[in-house]
Amino acid sequence: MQALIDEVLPALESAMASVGIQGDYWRKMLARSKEASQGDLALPCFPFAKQLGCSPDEVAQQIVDVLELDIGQAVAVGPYVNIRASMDWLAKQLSKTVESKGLILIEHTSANPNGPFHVGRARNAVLGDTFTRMHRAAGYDVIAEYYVDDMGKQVGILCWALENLDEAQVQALLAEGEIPIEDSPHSSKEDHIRVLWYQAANLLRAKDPAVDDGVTELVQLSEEADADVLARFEAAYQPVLDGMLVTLSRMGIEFDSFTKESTFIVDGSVEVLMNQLQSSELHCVAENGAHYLELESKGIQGKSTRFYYRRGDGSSLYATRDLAYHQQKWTRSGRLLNILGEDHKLQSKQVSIALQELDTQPPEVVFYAFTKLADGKMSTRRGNVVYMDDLLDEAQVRAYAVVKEIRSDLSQERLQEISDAVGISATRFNIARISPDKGITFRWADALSLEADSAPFIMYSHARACSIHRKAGKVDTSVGLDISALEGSAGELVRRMAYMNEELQTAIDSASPHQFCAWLSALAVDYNRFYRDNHVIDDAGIDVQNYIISELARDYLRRGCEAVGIIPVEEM
RNA sequence: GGGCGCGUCGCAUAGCUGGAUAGUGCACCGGCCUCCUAAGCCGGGUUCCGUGGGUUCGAAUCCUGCCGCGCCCGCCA
Repeated sequence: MQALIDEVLPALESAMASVGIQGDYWRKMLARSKEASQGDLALPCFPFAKQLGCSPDEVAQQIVDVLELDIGQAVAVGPYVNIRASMDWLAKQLSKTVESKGLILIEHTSANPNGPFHVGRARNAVLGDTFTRMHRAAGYDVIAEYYVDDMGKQVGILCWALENLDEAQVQALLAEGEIPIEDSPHSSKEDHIRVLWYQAANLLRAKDPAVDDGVTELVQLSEEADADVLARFEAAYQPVLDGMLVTLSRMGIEFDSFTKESTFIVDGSVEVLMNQLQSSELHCVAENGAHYLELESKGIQGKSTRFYYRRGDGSSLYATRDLAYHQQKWTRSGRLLNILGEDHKLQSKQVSIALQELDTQPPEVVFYAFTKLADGKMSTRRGNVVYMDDLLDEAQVRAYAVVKEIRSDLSQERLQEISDAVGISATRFNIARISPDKGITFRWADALSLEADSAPFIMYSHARACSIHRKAGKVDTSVGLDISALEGSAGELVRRMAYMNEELQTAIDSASPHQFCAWLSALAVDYNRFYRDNHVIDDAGIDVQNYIISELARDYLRRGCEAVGIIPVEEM
């Protein structure tokens, strides 16, 4: 909408001046209309009434009387000036190409490789990948990055378990701890196998202190960049990580690069940075020699004002390595975006302050609220989880039932292909369409919903457009679109499409992928209405004008789907 | 105890840089396939926008008290 505002403003300015309204405080009042029927932009005239000594309705009319727009028209409706862009102006927006906007590194997911990917983590992955896709659609180059925790306690426990427990012990411990061993098609995946060792070791820790001793020793060695231990860690977690990545790939989520936490111990950058921090004005040393930054002066309140970055024994902490990691990321991209759960808010703030002490710019961060089960928080350790592999299976089974019902004419193979796409798209969209700061309680029915306002609805609209495209065959479109003649639902469809790039950019800038999801749903609605009112193919042959619009919409629907991770199948 | 976030129809959700009758989906009721995919379209809503104050011409939106829910407050990751 900003492009339209920019175009309208000069004319409006002179109109306001000639009516007698001083200043430019009203500029920010010019905003998009709430309803399409009211036009594209609206200016409320209440505040001018007193100044001019007449009613808001009269002010609106006066402004409209002197306002000369060449990109649309203005009408006074009560106390509002409503401005509607002309079809010609909208058409110009459609023909604009996406400009290149530079590089951004988006780090997301980065889940500990200690077990299968579960739905609690899915929000990070779906949001991260949706941001990645939206940025790409808007003209950015994106590095999708996964930070691998390859040296913490969790990996240490996994490694210890695999080296010290045999299968019988694992089975016995899990039975005793009442952690169910799932029997699923994925039971033979390494992430699903190795998580049992991880869970068993966690149970054993509670009664055998030798476990923690062993783990602690491993973790300490890893922090000293012990090559042997790091290699053993990798041997333990890599098959798990690979399994997780298979799940993510199934959801259409791929990464361009992986960075291991141990990198920054091995290359010494953490040590360099810890020494640098000593010259910070915030630097303090605790009684036992631990180093921290005192953040009280930086607006951190309560008990958490100390940011420890070096232990009493001289070693670094996770957060310290995170600082080194951010410095490394800045060497790869001029913009950084992190997708983090709300539990990382404080830590992220502390890291940002510490980075500034190192003369390093903090990253942009998007936080999202947790996904929990109806009976509490998810935990891989306790086995209180719904694994993504199982959710996707279920989604695809349910989708298959629906698709088969409707399309009995399709081959088994085609049915499977479509229902897989529907299942995955619906699962993703059900996450992406919700505001990130709204908490989600996981319910099967919601997660698998195939109803309207969901991915299948949008996919269906796209499939309709594809069907028309197939049926129409080769069409001579050289006459072009006579856009000024458009009205009704065809005009509304064009209007919707014209704002795609702005909607995309706004969703990116305000970290609100759900807004773009809403735009996409609205586009699908508009296409369905266009479809109802305007036939492309009928007895008389093909209506070229309608065909061109349908083809435009097909392209916009496809691009929109790709930008939010919906698979735009061509029939369903 | 302190910090951050959330609370909108039976359920879910949008709107939150103040402005027009608070949108949308589900559920429920009715209508539309001799015509390009009916997973669609059209019609049907009395919501103290958690609650009490305040600011304003105007408050779901801003300020503030209270209530409820979530997250965080390790020399863990």
